[in-house]
Amino acid sequence: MTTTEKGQAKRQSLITATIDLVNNNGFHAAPMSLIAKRASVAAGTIYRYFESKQDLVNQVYLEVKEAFSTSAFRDYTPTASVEDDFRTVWHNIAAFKLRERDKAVFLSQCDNTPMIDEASRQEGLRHLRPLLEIWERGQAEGLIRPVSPYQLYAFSIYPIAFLLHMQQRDLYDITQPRIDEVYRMAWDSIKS
Amino acid sequence: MTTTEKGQAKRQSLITATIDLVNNNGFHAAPMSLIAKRASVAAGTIYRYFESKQDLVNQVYLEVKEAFSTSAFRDYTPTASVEDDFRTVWHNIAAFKLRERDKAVFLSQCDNTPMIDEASRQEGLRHLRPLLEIWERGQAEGLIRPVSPYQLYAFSIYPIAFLLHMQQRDLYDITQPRIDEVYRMAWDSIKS
DNA sequence: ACCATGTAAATGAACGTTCATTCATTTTGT
DNA sequence: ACAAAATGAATGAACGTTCATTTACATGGT
Repeated sequence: MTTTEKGQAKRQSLITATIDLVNNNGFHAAPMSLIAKRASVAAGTIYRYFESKQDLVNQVYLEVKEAFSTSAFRDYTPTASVEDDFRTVWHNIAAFKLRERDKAVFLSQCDNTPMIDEASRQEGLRHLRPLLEIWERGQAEGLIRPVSPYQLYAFSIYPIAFLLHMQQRDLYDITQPRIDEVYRMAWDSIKS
Repeated sequence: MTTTEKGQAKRQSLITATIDLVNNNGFHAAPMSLIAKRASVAAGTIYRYFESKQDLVNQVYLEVKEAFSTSAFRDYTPTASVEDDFRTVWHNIAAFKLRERDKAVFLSQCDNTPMIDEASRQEGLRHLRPLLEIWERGQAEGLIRPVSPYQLYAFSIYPIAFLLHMQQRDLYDITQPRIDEVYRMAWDSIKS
């Protein structure tokens, strides 16, 4: 194992530690000292990999967002059917949120705090492009309601975050048959 | 003006200041010293009205949540039509979120961070009872999908918070004709 | 194979700052 | 003249960050 590889391992370790701590107690309960301890490095070592806490958080955000959109559009190539395309991507997104719960929870924490600077947030949004294209196509064909993409997102994707949040608090459980049910609600809200 | 009334005015002033500061920069950028300054009182005075910062935030949360549910169910008495009842309550909720944007933004901040303790959160949930009853009635009549109330909430109410958030960031604008459009999406997602 | 030497990585105590909270004192209202 | 309310400087804890020092590793000469 080379020095560089060790460095990457340590970097990943710090990222994982940050996600864990932020998820369990929020940003204000994730001091650098604890992040360091959980990643089994000294406090000062963090600054060899990240310029500052702000930089650390931004990089974690971008890395997780990237993992998300990679999952969302895995194996996806546009077909003739807008509905099929949307179903594929929607299920990919849902599967990611269930499989990588930690990452999904972290992302939804980020969407509601000013901890992430606007630049990183814009960067993160860029990843959703293919989904917007599906919707545009659907609207051109008269299959999708002719409304703002923000409305389409609010009703077809955003609700998943709420259900995940309730699951996190043991108030609700997303079982497999329910997923199809949830999908139907998502589709019915955006179809024409 | 009695001493007590002055005290209440100061209390309200502190609550407003807390909402403003938390909304603009997040919880971590709302130190007691600034809250005091914005409310035009000395730092130590806060502790005549609130036991601690945690207590202050919890009380703000409960007060705002109360204002929310009072608005949501204002003038509401169950009629024969589940759909009418839901429409009334839904529009009340939407109107509150537009009219009292500060309070609504504060609530959605609270729902996604651990700055509110679980006890206050449970207390806040209790207020939604009447909405759950509308849904139960609708399900009994076969008008509403027979799914978990969390799913109904996720698709019919939660999306409003997302749109509000986008509006807050000047990415989307909720105009009056759009509200009806949004309502239709909400209803179509939960109706049988 | 061994060590000497140079460089990069890692350490953790120390620093300066900020914060919530306290309390001796002053101001206000009755 | 008394009590309640308000003040804001002082306090100590916690935080992000720095840096003098130590440790680990790679390289090249013997």
